[in-house]
Amino acid sequence: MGKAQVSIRVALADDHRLLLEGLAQALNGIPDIDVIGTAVDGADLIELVAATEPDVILVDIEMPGTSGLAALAEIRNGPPAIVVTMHADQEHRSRAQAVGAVGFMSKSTPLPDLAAAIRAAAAGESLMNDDAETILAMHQDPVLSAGAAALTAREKELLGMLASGVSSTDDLANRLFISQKTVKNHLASIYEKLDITDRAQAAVEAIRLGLRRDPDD
Amino acid sequence: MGKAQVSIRVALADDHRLLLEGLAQALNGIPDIDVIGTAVDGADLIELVAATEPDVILVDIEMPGTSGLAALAEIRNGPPAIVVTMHADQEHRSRAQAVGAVGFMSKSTPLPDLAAAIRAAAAGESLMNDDAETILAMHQDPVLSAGAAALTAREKELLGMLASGVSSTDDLANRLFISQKTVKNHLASIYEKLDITDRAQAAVEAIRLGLRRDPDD
DNA sequence: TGCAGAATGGGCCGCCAGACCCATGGCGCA
DNA sequence: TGCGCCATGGGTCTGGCGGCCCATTCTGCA
Repeated sequence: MGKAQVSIRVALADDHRLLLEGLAQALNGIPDIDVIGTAVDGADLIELVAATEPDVILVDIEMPGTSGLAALAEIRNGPPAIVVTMHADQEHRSRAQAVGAVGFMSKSTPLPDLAAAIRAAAAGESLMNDDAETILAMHQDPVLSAGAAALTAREKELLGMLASGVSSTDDLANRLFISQKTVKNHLASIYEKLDITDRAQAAVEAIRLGLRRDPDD
Repeated sequence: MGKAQVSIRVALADDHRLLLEGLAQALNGIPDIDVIGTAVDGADLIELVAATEPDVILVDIEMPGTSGLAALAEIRNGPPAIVVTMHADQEHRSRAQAVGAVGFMSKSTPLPDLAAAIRAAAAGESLMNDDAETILAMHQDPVLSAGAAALTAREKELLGMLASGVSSTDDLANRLFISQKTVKNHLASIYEKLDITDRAQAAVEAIRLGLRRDPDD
């Protein structure tokens, strides 16, 4: 309390420069936060982190080339990372968690909440659990329909493939190592839950729900 | 030059608060630009503009409820508006132009370029034409594939429907007021140009290309 | 003036997608 | 212990999708 307070050193990564530069200035305007570097893609971020050793990393998922998640997976055991995304749904969240992110926030979050998250991350707290849950819930994108919540893991996986352009029964079966018949069964179940009728609509929904999966899985 | 310079009064609208608040602070940091108000959806923006009469409007296309374009269409004959979007492709651009926007920029644009655009807009210049073209081109999202450029207007329209979940030949034909046969012909042409084989893949590509169209057209 | 391309349309056909029935094994939970 | 759900798989059938070939009209450009 009486001690001299050192600013939290933050590294920022986002391919949208307006957000990147705007957010950097806004964060610099907060007394105890200091943006020490920015990156516009995952590769940049990896270099930046290695060069500057920040206290906290703030990273967007969607970036050209090396994505934010890929960069985090690469870095690992580095400084605590908060993932910022437009798709603040459970799917992206667990993927962020899987690569070691300690925080996960929607771009719709107000700035002070992000600042609070940065302070918590710098203090070594994880925001992925319990009470942070309620704060997060308030800022999650309101697009998750009733049916989407009922999707099973396998169904989401299948939707992920569809969203990345794998559409034929045969290809889907091969990639999931199951028979063509099972693919069709899963699809039928998906159609019912999402109230749709074919793969084209399923692909649209899958993308809307953020279930897209990079083909290199 | 020697005259006292009055700041340009800017109104900002974006549903992503991190971008909104960050960009607001960043713009306020520029001497001749003054952000006089922000909005998180189209309805907010309409109120804000009526109340504050800004010199320039900066608006995102994608917002919940009333979209940025819908808000601009509502406002019309108001202050010059610059549309800022993640999907900086020709399709979105012409739609922005249709509702009277004088500028159109990707969120990947560096901040100084945006500031320049704001100054130009405040000075009554239009950035939709000629030389601004080259600046814009540099900041357009780099995802437009070779084949996508060859798509005709009708084909894009059809893709737009697909991307919003209209998938059956019958529905497509009804909405476009053409025969089912013509729908299939257009689709075949699309498949060839984009090197894909079915509607599901076409929907994925359409969304990727930002051709999605709201169902209420 | 003619040609290329776009938009509209037709016919035909093979095959896959989706609908509707079912069975089995595993897993979790009451 | 049994119920329900999930993932896996089978069979069948019909309709629609996509592939291929074609014609007509209009526009714009060389």
